[in-house]
Amino acid sequence: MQRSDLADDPVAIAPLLLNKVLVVGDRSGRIVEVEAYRGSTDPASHAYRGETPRTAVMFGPPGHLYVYFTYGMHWCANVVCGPEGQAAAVLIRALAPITGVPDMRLARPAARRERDLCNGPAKLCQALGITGTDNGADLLGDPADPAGGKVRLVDDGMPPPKTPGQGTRIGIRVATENPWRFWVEGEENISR
DNA sequence: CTTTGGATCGTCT
DNA sequence: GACGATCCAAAGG
Repeated sequence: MQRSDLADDPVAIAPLLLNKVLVVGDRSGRIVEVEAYRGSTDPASHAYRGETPRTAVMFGPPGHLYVYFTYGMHWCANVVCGPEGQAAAVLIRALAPITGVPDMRLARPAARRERDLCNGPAKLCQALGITGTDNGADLLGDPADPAGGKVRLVDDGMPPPKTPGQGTRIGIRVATENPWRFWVEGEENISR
């Protein structure tokens, strides 16, 4: 996982992030569903109307975490993409839990089955403990460095699916026709 | 299984 | 002052 791999069109990068691993402390999960958000040319992107205090991270270097608050109670996490100065991001919509499942269950008492832990963008943030204080965190920091960040994006060797599922994005009111959502076909931990 | 409506507040107009 | 890249409980089939 190189930072330069992310300095490109998020629509191209999004399917390549499938099967990568998101790690937060002792909790981790495999990315099984994502959505791409282009910045200046995508009306559905928070960065469409230019830089604001909230969207500043998206205009920074790739490989950092963009966390936003929505519906008055939920956090969602994105991987910042594109070259510095150009806003772009990939929303992480669902994970397949790998480690730290007991901690995830404590964080999400509402989840009845294991697949309810991370099968949604706000659910996975709740399960992993990601909040606004993690906004801007470097996902590619040195794991050996304690200050390297508690949130990391790791390639454990599993390649992305050869033919991922592809469809329209969810929950947006504009630019709904773009098929910029990608998922691992046949996975149980997909949002709906 | 599906549908429906309520909760709740940071951000931008 | 309005609205949202959502989730959940409740109710009906």
